[in-house]
Amino acid sequence: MRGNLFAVAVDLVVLTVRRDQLCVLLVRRGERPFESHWALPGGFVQADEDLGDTAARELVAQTGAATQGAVEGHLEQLAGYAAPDRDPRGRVLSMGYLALLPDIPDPEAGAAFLPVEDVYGLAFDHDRILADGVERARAKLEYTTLAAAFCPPEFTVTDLRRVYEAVWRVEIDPRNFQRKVTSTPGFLLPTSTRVTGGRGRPPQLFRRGPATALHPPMLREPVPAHV
Amino acid sequence: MRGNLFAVAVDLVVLTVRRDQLCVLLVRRGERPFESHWALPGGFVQADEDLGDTAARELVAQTGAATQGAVEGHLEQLAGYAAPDRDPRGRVLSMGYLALLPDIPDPEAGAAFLPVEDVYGLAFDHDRILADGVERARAKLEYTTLAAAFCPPEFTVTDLRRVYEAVWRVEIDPRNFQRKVTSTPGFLLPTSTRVTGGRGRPPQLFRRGPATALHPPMLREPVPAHV
DNA sequence: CCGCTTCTCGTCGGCGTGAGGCTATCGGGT
DNA sequence: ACCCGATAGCCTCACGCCGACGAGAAGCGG
Repeated sequence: MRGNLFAVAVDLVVLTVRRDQLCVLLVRRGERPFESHWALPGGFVQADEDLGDTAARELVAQTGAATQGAVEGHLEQLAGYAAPDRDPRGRVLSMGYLALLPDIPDPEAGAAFLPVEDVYGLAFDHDRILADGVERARAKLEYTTLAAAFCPPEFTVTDLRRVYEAVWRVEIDPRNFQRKVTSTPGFLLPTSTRVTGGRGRPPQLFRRGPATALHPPMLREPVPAHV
Repeated sequence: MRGNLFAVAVDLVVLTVRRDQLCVLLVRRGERPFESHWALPGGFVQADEDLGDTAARELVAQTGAATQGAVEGHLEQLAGYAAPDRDPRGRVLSMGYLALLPDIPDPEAGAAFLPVEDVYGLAFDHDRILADGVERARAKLEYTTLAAAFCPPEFTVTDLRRVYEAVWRVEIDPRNFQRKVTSTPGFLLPTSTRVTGGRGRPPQLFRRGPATALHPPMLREPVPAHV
């Protein structure tokens, strides 16, 4: 068995929507290289771990998302990165993973959710991994029901619309959006409760339905690409 | 830098359309493990190679596709596979790559293009990698112009339609298909030549245009899923 | 009670697509 | 020479989805 040996790591692109902005979880590095730079959370694959195991373990460790996030959230493999010079310590292959979570409080010190538009100069090639993750998330909202992964267990149509508007950075007509999502079978399950206390007519509360695909897809115009 | 060390390999899902069937390039293993089993072509990542370099090198080595294939074809990363027991020799992470090529002659002895429906029992976890590659290819035909990667440099609308029909295993109305693809700007560039010798009216020849995305997408009904 | 806000339903027109008719132009059989 | 089948390509029609927009429903605050 020829070929060089690699250390294999998993780096997470953990996205959420906070205050109508798409945010990514970053950690401040405490060691070299790139000491005190922002980086994606991640870690090395341990013995007897598959890649998804490592990703799930790191996700729980970094967010405490075992209770809330893992149920409503989403975790999928993104891509592999293995440029020979991507890590000055030696050959490291990193598998990017994409996680979508509802808005949760900032985790431990040294980690924070920051708006993706403000993020530059991450450690290693994490700018690239982040860009790939954001693009994947934007694309998946088109033809899947994954936008609900950004929402808490019960949410309104407006909550869901704000997710689309934050991720795509566009404005969507509330009336057409409502017709679209409520007429897709299995996307939204109505609950018997309504929200009170806000301004305007109290909205209906929904839960995620069993549908995963969106037929026909929700089309977006070419986005003002940036980040 | 903790964590185990991995050998990193690249395995190729090389697809083509031959005689109206979606076919995959397989090689017969000459060594253990899985000696004399069919497997996806692949090899280990060498020093100073990035993953895409390895994939391109292996693709040329296995198909001689430097001339024809690399120009018209397509090569993209698929996913990473690293189950702890996927290779009995030790920990091996394999990056799957998907290649789409026009129909080319069978390469060296011990390698052949076989219809994907007939393929079972590949070495390692290559059945899974193949299934992922086929599903990716099917999905990408919906919203990209990649179907043309299966065609020679000049092709007819019917050639292109037969690609869709072979990959999706459906029948498509020739007249609506023609309207769709010829009305998409930048998909097909007409040439001044026509084909003679066949039955019926001589068709127009086209080349690939600069467009890569298909807006709106070419929708397919839920496929009779099966490899 | 009135105005404002937000949610929800309805209407209208444009566009893309499925279904299908029709013509153009070849090869081959009689 | 003529007809016929086959393929390519154009056109029409109906239906459904979607964008633009009007209007009612149902809460809150003055």
